[in-house]
Amino acid sequence: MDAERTLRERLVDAGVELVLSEGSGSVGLREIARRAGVSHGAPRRYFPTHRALLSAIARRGFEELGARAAAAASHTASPRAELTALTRVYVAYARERRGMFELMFRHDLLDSDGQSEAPAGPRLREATLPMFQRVVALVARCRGEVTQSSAALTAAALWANLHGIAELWSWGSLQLAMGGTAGVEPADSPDRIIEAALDAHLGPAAS
Amino acid sequence: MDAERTLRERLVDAGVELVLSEGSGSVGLREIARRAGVSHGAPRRYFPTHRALLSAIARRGFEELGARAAAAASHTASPRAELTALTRVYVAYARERRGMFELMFRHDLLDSDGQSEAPAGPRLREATLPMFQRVVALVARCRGEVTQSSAALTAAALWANLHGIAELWSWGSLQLAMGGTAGVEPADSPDRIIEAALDAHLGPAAS
DNA sequence: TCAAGGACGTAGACAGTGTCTACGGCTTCC
DNA sequence: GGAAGCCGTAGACACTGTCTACGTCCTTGA
Repeated sequence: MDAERTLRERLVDAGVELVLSEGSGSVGLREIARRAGVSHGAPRRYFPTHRALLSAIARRGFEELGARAAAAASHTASPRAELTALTRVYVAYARERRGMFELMFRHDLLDSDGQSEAPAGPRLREATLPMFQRVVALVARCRGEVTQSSAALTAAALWANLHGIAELWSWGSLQLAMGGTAGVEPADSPDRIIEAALDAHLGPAAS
Repeated sequence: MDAERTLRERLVDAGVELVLSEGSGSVGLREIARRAGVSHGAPRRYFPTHRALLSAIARRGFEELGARAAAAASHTASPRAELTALTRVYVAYARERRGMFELMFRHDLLDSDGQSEAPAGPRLREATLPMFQRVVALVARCRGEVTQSSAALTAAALWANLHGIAELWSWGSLQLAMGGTAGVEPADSPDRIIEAALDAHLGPAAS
């Protein structure tokens, strides 16, 4: 029941709902409190500042994204297929929950830990680490390599590539760019670009 | 002289200065007016809303970036070298003027034209088009192709890659990711990742 | 030459924000 | 049963972006 949820959780819930419906720019502290049914001073008991609350909302986003990635990965057979699935999930998440995606990568939130204002706990930026290290491992397996160190560079470039696709596509900039180029139809799906990026970094798909 | 500059220009000047010194998050309308030495109501004569002013500041950023890219391109001999130079300029700009870079890609600004609030003129998003089309042309020349249509897909993927590198590197996330991977030293320059990305999308460098 | 008009910037009001502080009600334990 | 501490309320404060009315120039035209 909702009554069982802590006010702390309910505040984050309300924040997520607000981000999704109104966009990441209008996530006011007072508005969140209003939606959670408490006074504007209540959040301060759990989040010392507005930014700390936003940080907690963003952290929720990383949890969602991680869960989606794990679910998609369980249906794949090869490392390459898992990389494709992971990339698609990443880009789809950026498009479907754009406000959350924006919040998750707001650099002024990345150094906060979502509880205290001074980053004592794990910082938000580190929430991407597990997913990145999974990419490193998958890239290494794709190449049949044992050590991960030589795959890290490729993985970093690929990681940046998928992040860029997610961001530019969710904003519509990639569609505009390709549509504005003579003789190119703007695609309604980023799948072709995702394929191109994976092929570029990993070599053409085997199957 | 500064006295020759329009108040409109001086407002954008003050805004740029403020973004660079205080970050993109604290670019208040009133603070800009204060730094320009006018009252808080003055900007409204030229920018109907705060967002329109921010949009004009972002547009200034695209002009700066375009100028840097053109200057760097004039010293190159091959298409591949120009692509390398362009990528380096892009990533360096994101790092050196991070606040401007953030503003330039704030999606809620991308649909404004910086003057009216309703986008009557050219939208901010289209400010990236010339640079993207240059990338398309360069990619086509790198492959010795005549038509641009087949190069557009590769160019789009490469474009997203360099954008992702710029963003993640300027925030420090890529450094953290590579540093957090066993056996990898975090580099102090993004050049290796840039090289890896260009090699991936265009094939290994000829020279 | 002088008056009318418009461009330009000022200043106050208004609703709303994030943060801070003092205050009540409630539980929980000694 | 009283005291202590957690939890949420409510008001104040400085500040923000937007709107509106008002002056002060400069230009323009007869």
